[in-house]
Amino acid sequence: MHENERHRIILSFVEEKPVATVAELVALTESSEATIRRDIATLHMQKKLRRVRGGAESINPPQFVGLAGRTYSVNEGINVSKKRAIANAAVQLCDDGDAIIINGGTTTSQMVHPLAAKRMQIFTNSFPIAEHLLNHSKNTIMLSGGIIYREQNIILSPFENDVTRNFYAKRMFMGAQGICAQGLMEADPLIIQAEEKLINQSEELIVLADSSKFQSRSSLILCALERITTIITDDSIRDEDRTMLEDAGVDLIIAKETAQMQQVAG
Amino acid sequence: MHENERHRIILSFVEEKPVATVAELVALTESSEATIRRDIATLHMQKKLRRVRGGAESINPPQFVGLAGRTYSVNEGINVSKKRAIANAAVQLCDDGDAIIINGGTTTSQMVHPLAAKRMQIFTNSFPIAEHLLNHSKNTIMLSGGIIYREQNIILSPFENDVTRNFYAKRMFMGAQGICAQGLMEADPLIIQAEEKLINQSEELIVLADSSKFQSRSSLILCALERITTIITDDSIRDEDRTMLEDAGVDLIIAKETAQMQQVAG
DNA sequence: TCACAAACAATCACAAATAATCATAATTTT
DNA sequence: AAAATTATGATTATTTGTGATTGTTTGTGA
Repeated sequence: MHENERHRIILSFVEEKPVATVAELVALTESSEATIRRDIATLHMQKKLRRVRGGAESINPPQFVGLAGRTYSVNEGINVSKKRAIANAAVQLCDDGDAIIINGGTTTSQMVHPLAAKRMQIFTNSFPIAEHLLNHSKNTIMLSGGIIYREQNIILSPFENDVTRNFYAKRMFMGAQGICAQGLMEADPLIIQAEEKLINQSEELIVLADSSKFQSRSSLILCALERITTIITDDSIRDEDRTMLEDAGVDLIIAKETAQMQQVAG
Repeated sequence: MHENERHRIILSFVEEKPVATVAELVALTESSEATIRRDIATLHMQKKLRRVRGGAESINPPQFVGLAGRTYSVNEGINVSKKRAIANAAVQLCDDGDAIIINGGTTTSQMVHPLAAKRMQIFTNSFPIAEHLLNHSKNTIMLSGGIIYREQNIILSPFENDVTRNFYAKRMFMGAQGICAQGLMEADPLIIQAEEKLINQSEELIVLADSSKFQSRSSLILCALERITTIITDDSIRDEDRTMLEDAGVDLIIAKETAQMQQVAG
């Protein structure tokens, strides 16, 4: 792996986490501690990040951390800028007055920024998404009830009585752990449970997934490809995956990163 | 946990509390007393907070700031020190492991500070209370589902399907607009609707009401005095009101303001 | 005023993080 | 292709942060 590539990865990781440890970055880049320390020192000189004991932190406070300084534990460490581009493309499908469902996740969370300017009805099971939209937008927010799981930052109800049933939207937006011919995959049964409830409450299912998700495979199948209306991904998607989606009748949207976004990513 | 992360947590905690104790910060960050003291000393040097005996306080007097940095438009500023004393007395009725229900309101909101050190199961329909406890405590948080009403900061569901039904607690804590012989009064039908749902889900009903509430009369009766188990109020309560409660078989707790509290309020 | 408990300071030992050094692998230059 | 330069990884001291222990101060109530 090249220096620039490492730097890019480090920066995008640091941007997502309030504080990234050296050990995490070693695991992520598969290089040695010494190298990571040198990288951090370099980037610190360039003022791209701030060096702190144990690792590094973003120079600007993170735009959207789940819980006031606490981190999403599920963090693939892959390009925020791609996720932002995908989230932007997703929001472009929405108009004022629409009712939508947003499932909690690191990619869908990025939708909060473009959504700030909208006036919609938004149903979500993500506490941080609700928190952000409540504070920074004028959208009507509806929340599913239940226990707040701190790990995933989602609200989960094991009960039958659930307002989820009382909400139906034309579109639902969700992320995914992996996508393959078998369908949409997730790693966590809790997330499966939360997502399954929501899937039945919408007509169209829009999946937000950066291209790396097509290489990722998990153990639990959430739903078949045929159930998906549209997948929004980035331009690194392979032709074979493209064909797979075509065969399943899934629409594909390729989100382009803007210059501004690339700049953010480094 | 890293130094910066601790500092952030400490600062955000101190911002919202009149005075944060060392013990609270130890529980919150899961570090030792020595470390917290060192952190407080450091932050004091940096003039990020003021060190006081027993802990730390915000450098700017924390004027009636509501939860999550937003100020409550109504009522929040009235009788805060009394409300704090009452809320403290309420939390003293709770032990780790208890399950309780907290109804949204300006007085009950003050319970979040003493609750930070607890480890309980807390069900609430108040978004700000959930937000605060999620960010600043290790309690298990359960939330009712529905539409978030920005004015009152509560989550309201007009639907029958509601996880509220799946939660039952020994004690429920709520505020009130007014108290008179007719019973507990509220001014807003929305609040009535939210509170009625919760009242049925608990054995004991504890009402937090500063003494001014006995002079206040509203138009909507929420429930009869007889339904109330305990009222916590301040020492300015009039004898006639005291008699009224006795006749209805309501227990009375008089919360005393500590010297520290009066100092902060004055 | 005294006794007592809570809060604090000081010290030490240990573990984690970093710096320094050198050998080796990768790249560029000549 | 050989030499020079640079980047990387491993090893080793060194520093720093943390928690536990002990003793000291401060506040409080009898």
